[in-house]
Amino acid sequence: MFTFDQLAGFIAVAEELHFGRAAERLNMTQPPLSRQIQKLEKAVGAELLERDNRKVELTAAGRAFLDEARRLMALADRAPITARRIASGRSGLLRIGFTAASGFSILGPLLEEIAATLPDVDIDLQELVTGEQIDGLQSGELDLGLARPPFDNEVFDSHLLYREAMVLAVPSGHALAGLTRDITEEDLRDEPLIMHSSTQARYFYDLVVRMISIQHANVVHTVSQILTMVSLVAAKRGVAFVPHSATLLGVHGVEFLPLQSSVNDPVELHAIWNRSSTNPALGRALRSLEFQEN
Amino acid sequence: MFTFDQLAGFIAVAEELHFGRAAERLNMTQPPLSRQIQKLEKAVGAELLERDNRKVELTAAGRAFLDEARRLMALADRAPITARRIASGRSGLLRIGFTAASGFSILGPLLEEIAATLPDVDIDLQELVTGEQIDGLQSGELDLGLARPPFDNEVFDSHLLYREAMVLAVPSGHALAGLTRDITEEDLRDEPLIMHSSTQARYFYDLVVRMISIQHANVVHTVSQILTMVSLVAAKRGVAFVPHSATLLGVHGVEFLPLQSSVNDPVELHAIWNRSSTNPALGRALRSLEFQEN
DNA sequence: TAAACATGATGCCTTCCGGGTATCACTCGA
DNA sequence: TCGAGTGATACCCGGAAGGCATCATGTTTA
Repeated sequence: MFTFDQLAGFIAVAEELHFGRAAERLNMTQPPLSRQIQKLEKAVGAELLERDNRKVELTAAGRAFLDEARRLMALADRAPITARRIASGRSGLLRIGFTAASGFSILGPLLEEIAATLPDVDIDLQELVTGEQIDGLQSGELDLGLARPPFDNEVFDSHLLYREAMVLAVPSGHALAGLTRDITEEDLRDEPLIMHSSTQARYFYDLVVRMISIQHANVVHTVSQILTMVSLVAAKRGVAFVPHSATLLGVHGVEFLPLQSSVNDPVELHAIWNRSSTNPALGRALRSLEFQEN
Repeated sequence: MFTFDQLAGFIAVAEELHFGRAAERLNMTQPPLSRQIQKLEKAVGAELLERDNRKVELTAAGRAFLDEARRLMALADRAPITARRIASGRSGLLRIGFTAASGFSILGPLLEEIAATLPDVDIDLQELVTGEQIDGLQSGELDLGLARPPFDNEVFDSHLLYREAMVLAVPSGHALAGLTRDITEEDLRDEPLIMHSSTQARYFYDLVVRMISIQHANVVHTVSQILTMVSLVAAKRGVAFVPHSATLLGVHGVEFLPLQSSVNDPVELHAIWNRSSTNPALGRALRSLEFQEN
């Protein structure tokens, strides 16, 4: 078994890609750090870093292990805080996951409501994509998620927060921005397209594919975060389908155009939580937000 | 910061509610276990176990911390397994670039083979012209390309997938379609020609120029994608040289005629990959596809 | 083209942490 | 009141981890 020190060492080296600098950051010298990493690799049973005498690089396994290591460290950091809160009597802790897009819209008012009605409940926030939220809710690392379908209704209870339309994000001054009518499939025939990842952002991917028949040849980037998409649009890399709440982002150099779409407001955002959660703070919050009766 | 041993110790004591039995389970003696728990409580900053000289009980904070401790141990157990799977290439990510033409022919069977032998490898597909694939392979954004020569054999290793003939695409009902013999250079003297871009589709451009002396005055369009060519032919804009696999496209209003050509099946499609790739999933896939020996 | 430089690995020494044994302190039941 | 049971403490020892010096190797520079 490895140690937390080894994990911290690995994370530092993976971030610096340089043993000397990583060691400095950890307030130690380079040699023990080298040995720490060697031991970690032996404990893990896989090479995590590819190093020749000039540069350090992560292997595929290293990249995956880095994610796990960060999660472990984050969990280890938070665990004592939770325990201390409970020991001191401030037992209310609500760990909320939210998607980037929901951060611009519903998250603020929701937190305000919780703070107003349940002032003694501490809130821990994490920005996560839907899939990560579902993992977190299932494993008990999260209490409440602001996420998109689909999710297992056997395991999770949910409350529809809002529906919104998809819009087309285009660079300012783009030819399509001059149109006074809604954008049609026809208009996009030759537009370079920034598309959602079919794995990481499955919900949006399916939604767009259902809405419009995509010219896959036009797809110039595949990304998983709305903010990344909007940034790429601002950089004139192409156009992108984004939920209406992305207009609240305030990124310069982007305009949002309405789409001709058969379904009205097809993008859903739900609050979801694990039916088997035992966190009393969650129950109180759900009742206070009127997501759940009594 | 606490250690994994302390967590394991705490979990054992919390489950046994008895230091002696917990120590036995951990193959150690009771005194160091006591100290482990003390240190853990100090690191956490809260009392986790209530012990008088007769019995041991979990505190409220201890119950919460027990959840977190179990989660940490589970994550720590799983992380190396994930990493090893990726290192062995049994799971991971394979990013494949393919040209439009290869999408109609070899891509399907190839993906099927990978899916069958490496079910846990995720596949990311991007349709790209040869030049873009080469850039992607070089920069590490792609693992495998389905592309056409030429490419640098120092940097890339490759496997010839197939050779095929060039054929002439003409609009249905075109005068040449009545001929029962192969098309010759002579027949094309006065035909409007849809030609490959000499930069974007260099491979086809060179191939056609080598095969037939082009009347440049006849070139009505210069395009880089086979699909575009066939569409333009269907729109009666002219005739075009396309690889035989374009017949699989199923575009209406186009016929394909054999060419009298000195070279048999001159169009090559190769699988190419970066020799210095470290992605284990790539090696695994190459062996499974028999592009590379064990 | 050789010398200086950069960078990760190794060898060796020392310190300190963690585990073991022996024992203490306290409680409870006979 | 004494013995049994249980967790805590005292003390010792071995090994792990860190530091310093140095090596091996590849790159840059003069």
